[in-house]
Amino acid sequence: MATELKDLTKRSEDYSKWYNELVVKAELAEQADVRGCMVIRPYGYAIWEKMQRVLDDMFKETGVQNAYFPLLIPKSFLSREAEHVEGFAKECAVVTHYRLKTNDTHDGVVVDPAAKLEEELIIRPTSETIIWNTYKGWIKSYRDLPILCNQWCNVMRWEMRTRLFLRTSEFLWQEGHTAHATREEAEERAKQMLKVYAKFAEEYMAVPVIQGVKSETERFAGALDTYTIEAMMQDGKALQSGTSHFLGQNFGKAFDVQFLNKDNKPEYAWATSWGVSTRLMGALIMTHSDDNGLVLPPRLAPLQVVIIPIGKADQMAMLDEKADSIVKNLKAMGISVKYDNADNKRPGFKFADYELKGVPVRLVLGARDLEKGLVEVMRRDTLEKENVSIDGIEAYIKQLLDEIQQNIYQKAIKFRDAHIYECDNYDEFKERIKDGGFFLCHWDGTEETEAKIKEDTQATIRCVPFMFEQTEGTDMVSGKPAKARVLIARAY
RNA sequence: CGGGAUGUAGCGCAGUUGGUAGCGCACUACGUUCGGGACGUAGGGGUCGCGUGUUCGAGUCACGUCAUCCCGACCA
Repeated sequence: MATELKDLTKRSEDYSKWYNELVVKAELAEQADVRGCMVIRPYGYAIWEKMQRVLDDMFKETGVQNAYFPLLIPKSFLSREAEHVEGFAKECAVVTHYRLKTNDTHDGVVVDPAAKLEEELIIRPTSETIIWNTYKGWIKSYRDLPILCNQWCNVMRWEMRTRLFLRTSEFLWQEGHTAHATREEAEERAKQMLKVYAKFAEEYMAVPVIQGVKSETERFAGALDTYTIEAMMQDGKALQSGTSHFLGQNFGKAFDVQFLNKDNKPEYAWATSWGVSTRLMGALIMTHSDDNGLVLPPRLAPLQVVIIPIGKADQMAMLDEKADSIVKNLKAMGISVKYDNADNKRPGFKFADYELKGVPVRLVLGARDLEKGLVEVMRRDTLEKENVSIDGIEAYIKQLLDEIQQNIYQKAIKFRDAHIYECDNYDEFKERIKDGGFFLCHWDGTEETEAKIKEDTQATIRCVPFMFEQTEGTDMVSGKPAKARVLIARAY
């Protein structure tokens, strides 16, 4: 599959278009023919698989186990929890029939009216309801708790506007659902999982995030508290990258999940849910990439090193041999590497292609340099080239990969911190928010203020952040006293 | 669901007053190339989104319809 490499729209010109082209041209994903759905191509899926593997291990370290629950949810389940149905009703795909039949003219099929379901089924937009319906049968005593389940699956939300990875009708994610005997334990779990997400984002994706708690209006439907990690994209907009919800006893009550506590008294189970999705791929792409294409963090790059030979036909055998030994050594160190000696593409094409795909390190094995015992090493993050002695090149690469991981993380932090502003004047805020960035502003805690900001500027309160020291002040909109500064930004 | 735009080869597009379906990239074969996106020659590939109408004749005109994209409302 050859790639159309040329003419990647520049970031500065049209950020949205740049992003879309990047996703398609780097062969990560493409728009499916089915409305609002996405085809994830092998290269993109390989990144997702790596993410899955790492996250799965992190979950298991906290005692979580994987399980699987049904795709189809009876319609009535959804309405058990009042806020939950309110939040999701508008974007559900509904199964109404279970059979097709050939049409009268025998040249197509139609829905068989006789096969109408008595109760419609919903394609899961999230699984709280079906899981809590199942938990009811699992939980009788405090000794059955906690239950710590996670499932990797797809969900469907019939969004009106979609965008590759960031918002597709169908998306892949993990959703954790835990049940606890006490409020404290559940709250602790919700916070714990947020920390897992933050750690993953920062240490693996190299995406710095701001942890915080959502305002009431931005909360998950049915939650008492929603914790979030918010990342800043290169256009200054925020991307909600993961959420963890403390659900209180809402689902316990809705699905009548009661247990006998230590005092032999019946009590409703306490719940959390938490999830991250293929949206993380969007965060990864938008945080690091440049006008040459993707920049992938070495810890998640499917291919960490590519080796490209340059030489005359009669030198290729010698280069192949040299490359073989480097490949073997790198693989033994757990580094993924590809030797691309395809003779139908010229080196220049390969350079551009692997840059577009974000391979962190490129080695150029040139016959000329090799005579001097040198090999050219290019790092994708800075595009800097260096001639390095071929002896001990493997150790050099290993260290370089770590350095790249650190460098792109530091670069992202620097960018973000340079675009976080404290602001106390609403007129000034309205003007400056147009250029993007995160604003820390005092908020009086009312929905009215929140709504006014959104109406005036399209910006929303992303969260009450944990990481900044809080000071009392005056709400910039209402002039009323405010307890803390909140994070306000335009978001995806 | 409002406002705007677009549907012609895998992708990006041109197609004049209605008159043989085109270009670039990609693809296939052969040759020459190969240190930053190669070139030559020869090929393959189309119900012009769909339907109805006007006409001797429609990619082009009219009406209808479907789909997609962008901007809003909705959202991880």
